[in-house]
Amino acid sequence: MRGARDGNGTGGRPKRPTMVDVAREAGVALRTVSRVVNNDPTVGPEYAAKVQAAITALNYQPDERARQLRSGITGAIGAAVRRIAEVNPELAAIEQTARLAGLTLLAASTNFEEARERDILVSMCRQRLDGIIVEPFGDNHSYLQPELDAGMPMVAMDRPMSGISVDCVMSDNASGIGTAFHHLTQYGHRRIAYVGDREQVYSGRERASAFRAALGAHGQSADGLVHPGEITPERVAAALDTALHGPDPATALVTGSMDTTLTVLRVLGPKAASRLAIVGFDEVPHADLLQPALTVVAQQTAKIGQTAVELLLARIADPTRPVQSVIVPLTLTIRGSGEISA
Amino acid sequence: MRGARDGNGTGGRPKRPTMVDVAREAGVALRTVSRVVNNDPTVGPEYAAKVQAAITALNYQPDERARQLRSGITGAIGAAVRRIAEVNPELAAIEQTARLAGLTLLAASTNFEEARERDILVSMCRQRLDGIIVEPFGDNHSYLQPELDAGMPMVAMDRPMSGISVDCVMSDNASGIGTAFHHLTQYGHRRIAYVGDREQVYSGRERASAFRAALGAHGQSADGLVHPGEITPERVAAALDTALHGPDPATALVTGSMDTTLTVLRVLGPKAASRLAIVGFDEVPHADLLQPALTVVAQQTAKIGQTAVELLLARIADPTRPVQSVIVPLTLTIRGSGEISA
DNA sequence: CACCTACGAGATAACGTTATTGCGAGGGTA
DNA sequence: TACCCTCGCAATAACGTTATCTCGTAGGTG
Repeated sequence: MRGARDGNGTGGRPKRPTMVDVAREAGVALRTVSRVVNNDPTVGPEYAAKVQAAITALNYQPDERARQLRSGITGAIGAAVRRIAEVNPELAAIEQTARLAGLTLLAASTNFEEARERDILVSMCRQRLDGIIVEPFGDNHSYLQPELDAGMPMVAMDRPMSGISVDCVMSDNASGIGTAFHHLTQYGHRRIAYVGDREQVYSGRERASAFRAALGAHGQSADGLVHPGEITPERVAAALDTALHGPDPATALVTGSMDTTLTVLRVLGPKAASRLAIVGFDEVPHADLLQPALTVVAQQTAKIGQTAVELLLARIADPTRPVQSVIVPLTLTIRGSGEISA
Repeated sequence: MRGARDGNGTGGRPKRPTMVDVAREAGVALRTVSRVVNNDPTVGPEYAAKVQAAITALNYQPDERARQLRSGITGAIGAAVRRIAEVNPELAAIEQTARLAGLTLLAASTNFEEARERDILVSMCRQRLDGIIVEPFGDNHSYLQPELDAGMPMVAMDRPMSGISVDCVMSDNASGIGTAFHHLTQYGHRRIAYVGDREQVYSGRERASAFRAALGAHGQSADGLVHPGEITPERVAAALDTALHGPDPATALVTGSMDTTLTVLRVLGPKAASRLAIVGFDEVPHADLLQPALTVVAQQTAKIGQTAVELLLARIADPTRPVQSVIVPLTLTIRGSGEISA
């Protein structure tokens, strides 16, 4: 027997009303409550009113989990990105675009850890999300092949995924580096150095080799000018020392990522930084407040995020469509640091 | 070769294997598969091996939605914050703490919109999450009372919730402002101005009145020195004009939020900003790269986020415990901008 | 007047998992 | 040998929702 007090003993949660309770309260069939909750037009107004009254009387809230299980539709997509809770315009665009499409977003941080990325992706698959956007980190994603075969839509962002074939949207790294290089040559620089991420990661590899190509196109050798590697103060300081204090010192610098840019600025210190021509690859938060304000080749992050969702929606709508890669150009944002003449 | 064409017609998703399929493949009962999946030690090794083989053969992945529905445990908490995808150390701490507790985090941006906040919170309740952390925005949350009554654990972060009684963790706004004020007086400043958020929002109100109290404690009047209001370049410029160019101009400034600090720096421009003593309330990204580097009274954001999760876990463990409020002190971070003498 | 269709509601069966119960085999004690 | 207990698996019933099917009523048509 269940007494008057909410039906359970000490400590446990009060039991929530279900559709059955609402149906009993309203004196209608279970199915009719379901119809009212789902705004089915084939329900008579007097029934609808009775059901609505019962719903508010019992404070009924439908259980989304049961709905998803039964209908098979989750209405949610996942995003596995490096970091939520950091400046991440792609993620912001994903969230907004998903919202406009009526989808809930489930975001999680891979935190630059391969194991974490794997955990997150497997977990998202187990939740049977409608699709997943991933900013890949690890270098072997073949464990996802069964999920792909099972029909889980997936889109890679910023970097391609290795070992499997999925839709992808990313920046045009090569021409972005080219733009930065060309911009500096226009201000008279003949010795331009590059500091960036290590070539083990895709974007670091792409950008370093694009920079070498740019040097080659201008008939210059790459010796002492191209410095990919770990982004630590020590490594960056050593790279800058080689580039700026050798026999034929560089007069301008291209930095290969936001982290690189910030580390370079910290290592140089304000005085040295203000004398060196710098163009950063990727935007830096509040770059306009620096002295001098920072010129960057900015990724169209909002467009990338939006495109990722659009690719995912297209894949959801038609799982058989051919795999597509979208390359997004970058835009030069002139603020001062890149316009210091040689 | 996927010639088998996984069982269904054009367009639809391939059907995923279920526990029943695994059981049939392994030649055991459904319940045994469940036990293996859940690492139940009461299953014999030869059975476990057969089941594992069937699982890998079929690429079976358990359906988390069904598990949640049946067991009643979601294993996930929600966080409704102003913005994911922006610098948000509280959210980062929430994510990490939740992960350590074995909980999945579901984060969404209220985007400073009351309607959006409500949508998100209702949606989270419908998903029957184990608990919700919310950085409240709207000023009437009484619509959540039924959810509270139904046993949904909830914790407010950064601001209290209005109309309902829930656990809360927030910064000690009053003594943070006091610290900033006191620090500037130590450098000889006698006319110190405040610019901050409008007093309609809780933190803006708290901080402005704390600043007035600090002025009063030093026997000064507040006229022309306290400027709460909308954070727009125009309003901030007007406030600064009043404070800095009057008959008795202020020689130092306390800014009431990160947005305020950034807007003030932009409005002042680099030259004026470098001459004025400034202490910011709340950290600013890359404050060390500014000229001069920015002195701030920093909120212990990581501790706030962690405490929010801990309060939520305590509430989940014991729904009957008394409602608790935690006030976290702030720490002064000296970098240069606040140490300019009068 | 018989028949067909449309409509609106109820009864019942899933969705994929876990909790409960049942049951046969094996081993210890008297 | 008789008895009881434990162990390990199978069978079955939920969890709360939606989909399918059934059925009675009303209205139009030949």
